[in-house]
Amino acid sequence: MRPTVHDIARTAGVSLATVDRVLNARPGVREDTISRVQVAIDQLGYVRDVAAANLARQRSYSFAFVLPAFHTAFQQGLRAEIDDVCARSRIERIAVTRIDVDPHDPQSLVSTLHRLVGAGLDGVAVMGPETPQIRDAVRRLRAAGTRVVTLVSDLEGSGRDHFVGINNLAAGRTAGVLMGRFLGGRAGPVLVLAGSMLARDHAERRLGFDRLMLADFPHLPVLPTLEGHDDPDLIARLMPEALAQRPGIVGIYSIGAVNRGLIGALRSRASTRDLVVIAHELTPQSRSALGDGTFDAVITQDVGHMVRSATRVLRAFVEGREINVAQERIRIDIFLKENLP
Amino acid sequence: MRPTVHDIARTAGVSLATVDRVLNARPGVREDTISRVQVAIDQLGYVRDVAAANLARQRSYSFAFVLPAFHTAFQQGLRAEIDDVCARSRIERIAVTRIDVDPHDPQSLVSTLHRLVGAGLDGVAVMGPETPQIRDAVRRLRAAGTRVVTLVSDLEGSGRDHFVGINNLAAGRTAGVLMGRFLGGRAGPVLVLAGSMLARDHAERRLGFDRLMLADFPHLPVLPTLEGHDDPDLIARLMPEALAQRPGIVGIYSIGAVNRGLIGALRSRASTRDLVVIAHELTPQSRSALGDGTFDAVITQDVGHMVRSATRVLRAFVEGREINVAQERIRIDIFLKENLP
DNA sequence: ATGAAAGCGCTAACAC
DNA sequence: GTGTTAGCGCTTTCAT
Repeated sequence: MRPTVHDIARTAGVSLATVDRVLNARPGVREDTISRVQVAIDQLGYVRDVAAANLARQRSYSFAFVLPAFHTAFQQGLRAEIDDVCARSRIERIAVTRIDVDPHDPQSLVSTLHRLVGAGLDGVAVMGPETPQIRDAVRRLRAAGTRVVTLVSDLEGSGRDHFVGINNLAAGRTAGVLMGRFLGGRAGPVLVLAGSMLARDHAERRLGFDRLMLADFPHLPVLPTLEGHDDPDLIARLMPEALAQRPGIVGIYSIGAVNRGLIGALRSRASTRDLVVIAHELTPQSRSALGDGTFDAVITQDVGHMVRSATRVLRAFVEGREINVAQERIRIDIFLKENLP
Repeated sequence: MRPTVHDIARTAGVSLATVDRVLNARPGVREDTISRVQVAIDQLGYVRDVAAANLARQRSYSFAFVLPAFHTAFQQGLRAEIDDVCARSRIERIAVTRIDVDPHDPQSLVSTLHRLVGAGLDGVAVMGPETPQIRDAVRRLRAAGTRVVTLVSDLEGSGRDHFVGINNLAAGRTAGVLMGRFLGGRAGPVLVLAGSMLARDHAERRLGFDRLMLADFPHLPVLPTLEGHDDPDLIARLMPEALAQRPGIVGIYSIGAVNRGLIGALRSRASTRDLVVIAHELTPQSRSALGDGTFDAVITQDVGHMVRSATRVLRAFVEGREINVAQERIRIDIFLKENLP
């Protein structure tokens, strides 16, 4: 039988309340009493029953996910996973909510975060561009005692407790090495496409990609980025244009958020097979593009894992527990048609 | 505030005991009382607090992981993760234990499973070769009311509740496509290396690899498998021999369990760079081989994820809950030097 | 067939 | 400083 607080109280010759004070490091206990209790704890090999503790505590945590409501497939997937956690969290005595902000108005995120200060939230997961205003808003939230994790894109200098996402520099390098190796010995320029939504993560991917290509595949010069500004139609127009202008293009790297337009443009071409295409984020669209050979590889981060991880991490921080680093590490997933989940 | 059993009792005009009887489908309640309680439950949107229930029930689940004690790095990693879960599980009112069996005596696993029948275990995660004896032992365990999940390698026809692992046919195909594409246009035979420990998963990988190579890369004939029989030294001797015999070899596919010997042999060669090497399982050894270019890619399954998933799934089955399919799906991870976690 | 009451392991007022 | 006591939400005797 596992030892309980009663056992400790008995062996230490104190009351339940004192045991509780020692266990929770609450003040108002004499030094030698503390050590007496501590001895009993160690001797009996006591481990607290978290379920019972939470039950008695009547504590229910409240967390919020704050993120821009972009209409990309990636964001939709993210929102779906958040909603899933919201639903499941009800039975775990934690209340998770999703707060969407205007994606085209950075001020919207800032004012939302300001509103959240002192709103009694235990934790917030935030995703947003790296502006000084947002950074400061996170600082304030954090200073008010709310634990904060950043999602997908980190906010340096914001004092956030944890970042849930991938190393985008490494993700860009991964795209680069796949591009180079899949092209075999072929030479020619590589086209880079991007949305523009999240400055930091996209910029880092681009940087990682460029550096690796320059160092390892100098015969594959990387062209300046074509910006899609979250507009699938724009990319669908720009891409064929760019391809026509530079007929030697051998590969396309899509940094993110413009897959729909890209896929449309690629499929309407006569021959796709001669172009190596590497894209980001696994969505219904990119999955189908992998399936029919329009894409050669997709680099992605598991949104379900990220959302669950963010919730677990927030909870661990609130409860003052250690996190399981290995479990919370978000992998840079590579998907080919063959290993699609 | 979430509704509790008290709320149901009040709205249905019955006592706590009756509510409990209805909730747990216990006999001794009149039909119309049942429906009255049911109405209250639905109306209030009641969801039972499993933690409180388990506390009152004094119930603690006991699970066991049963697996052969091979000395490979993969198995060591698996054991380490199981021990980690064992340690953490103590505070979650579930007792997880690890039972090692003799890897070279299939009978050892069988007799262990037989011993476990009626031992009061709630769930067992088992990893082992696909023999009729083991299949039947699992059947008996399952028939005795113990929930069973298979780990890494499935046992078809055993009636297990769930399989925690990857589709090894797809894993082999993934290895094949990486091999073919990384080799660019180069032609020549490909060497296949394997241990022999787990018939089923290794055989499936081999099959997937062969089929894909034959269909998509006919200029890369696949040589018969070189069996290492879990002996690194044997592979270290056999491999250079095979390479000398067929000087045109352009790639090596290591199906599993022989990485140590393979790495040793490769590193002692004059030039490694002209050979594309794809291996399985991320271990300290294979990680370092990726780092220095000895390996080009490693295909793996996250052992930490698998062990945690097995525990979650067993628990869900015991509690009669649904599992989150997406969360429990084990991915076929591809790691290059660039996206190493 | 139904209900009253005690208690699971822990916490938190409040009393001394 | 320390102890008493009444719960948290649910289960489980034991009466009725």
